[in-house]
Amino acid sequence: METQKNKKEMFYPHVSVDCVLLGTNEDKLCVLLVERQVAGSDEKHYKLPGSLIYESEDLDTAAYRVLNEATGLKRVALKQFRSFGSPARTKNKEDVQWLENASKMKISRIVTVAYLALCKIGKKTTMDEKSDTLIWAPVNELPHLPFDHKEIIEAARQEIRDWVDREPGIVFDYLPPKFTAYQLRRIFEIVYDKEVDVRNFRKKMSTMEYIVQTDETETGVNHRAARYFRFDRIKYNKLHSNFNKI
Amino acid sequence: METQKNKKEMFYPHVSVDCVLLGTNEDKLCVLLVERQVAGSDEKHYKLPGSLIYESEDLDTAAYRVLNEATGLKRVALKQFRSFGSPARTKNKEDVQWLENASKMKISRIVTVAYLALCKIGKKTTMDEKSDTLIWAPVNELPHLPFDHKEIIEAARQEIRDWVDREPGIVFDYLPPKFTAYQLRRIFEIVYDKEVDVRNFRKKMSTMEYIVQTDETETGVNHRAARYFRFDRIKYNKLHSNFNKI
DNA sequence: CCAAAAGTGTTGCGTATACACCCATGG
DNA sequence: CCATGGGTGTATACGCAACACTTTTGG
Repeated sequence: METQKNKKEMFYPHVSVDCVLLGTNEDKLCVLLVERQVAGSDEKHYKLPGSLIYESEDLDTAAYRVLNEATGLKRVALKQFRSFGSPARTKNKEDVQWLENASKMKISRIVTVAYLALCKIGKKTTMDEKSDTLIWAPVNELPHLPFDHKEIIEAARQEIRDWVDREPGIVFDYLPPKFTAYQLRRIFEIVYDKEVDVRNFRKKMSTMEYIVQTDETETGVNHRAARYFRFDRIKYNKLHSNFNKI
Repeated sequence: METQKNKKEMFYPHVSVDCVLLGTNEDKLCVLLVERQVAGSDEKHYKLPGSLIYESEDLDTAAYRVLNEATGLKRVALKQFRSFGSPARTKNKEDVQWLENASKMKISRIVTVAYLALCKIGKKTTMDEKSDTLIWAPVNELPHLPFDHKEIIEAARQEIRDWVDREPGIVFDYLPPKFTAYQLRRIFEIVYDKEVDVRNFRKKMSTMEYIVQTDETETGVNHRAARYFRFDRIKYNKLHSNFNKI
């Protein structure tokens, strides 16, 4: 079956990974975009962080490299969710030209493997030298993007919900070690894009043994101080190991 | 980010699609395998149906081509579920040599996009000229397979459950137009690999408006004849369209 | 009449939803 | 004392799981 019939000439697609790094900005779901230089244009142009894969690099490894280059983060849960390989991806000459300049390679076709993560928005400040080339764009107000990056982001947006359903633990990659019930609830509201009842949410929290109350509370707020919670990863892993599902 | 640092030489991975076509054989979940010729061996060697992608072909199109070449089927729901791209995939020299012979190409690395379908097992008989080169192997008793095909099949087995949960309609691709409650139940039992209570299952069936009773019953069985049901795809699509989920 | 599979209801449990008021704090 | 958000309980609805006997048919 691997025989290539109708072979006209040697055909070598390129393979890349693209990362959809999602975060929230107060009240909107946002995606991290990186600036790209477009010859002969003063406007800022953006794209998803991504890279062609290296020769001896696994797909997951490439994705973590891209994540780290873009954000400085290393230990965030990153999930492969779909590959995009339409020949039409390279139909825009401008996109292809930019990519050929950047990669110093002749590009005819590129298949990309897309990855997804929930990612702390504030961390970009730890990457000072890069921070002016990164933006968090609300997924509903995306700038012009090359290739099919909008489609990839849209797919990621669907995917994140299923992922949080199956692995609620990933949202704690996103939160600080101590967090309030409000912060946690907002993540769910933003990811699912719908309101969550406060009381029902707290009830659910109290059934999740891996969310534990601390004695600490907020300080310096001009209303009743909220209690801090923390995430117990040990308990979480015990409850969510595949071992229990079989 | 697409800049390839540490570039030693031009690096061109190949891209293929592989299809995991699942079916049931009375009581076991099975996967369709195709024979491959291995030089200097009389034994039969098998692999997943797959192909390098053609130059102007979308990934989905390539997957449907492979499906059709292997089974003659065209209208089965086929779902991309994961890509596999470890450099270690080509660590077995024998596999690579076979692939280079078959494709007439020098292969250093191959990234494959894996697809999944539930597929009628009997249809191979419509492909008489090929039927002796195809087998349905129980997923628990796989022969030796090249590359990481066992890993791909294992991943497909996990995936099929989630897919049936989200899109129960795919199981009707697999059944004849008229089917009994028993046949439908067996599919779920085999896919989920656990027993399903008969009464609870019928209750659930009766809540699914797209499963409609017919007046026909089995004939020629030496026990009480079972009633036939049919699948109403129109009703199903109305109930399962994304439109209703938003 | 017997073997073999078809068909049929009820109950309990746990989880999701809807909903409104008092509490603590800083200014 | 007031504005702001924190924190709490109850009642209802729904889906899921457990469970055993009668019916129909061919041989």
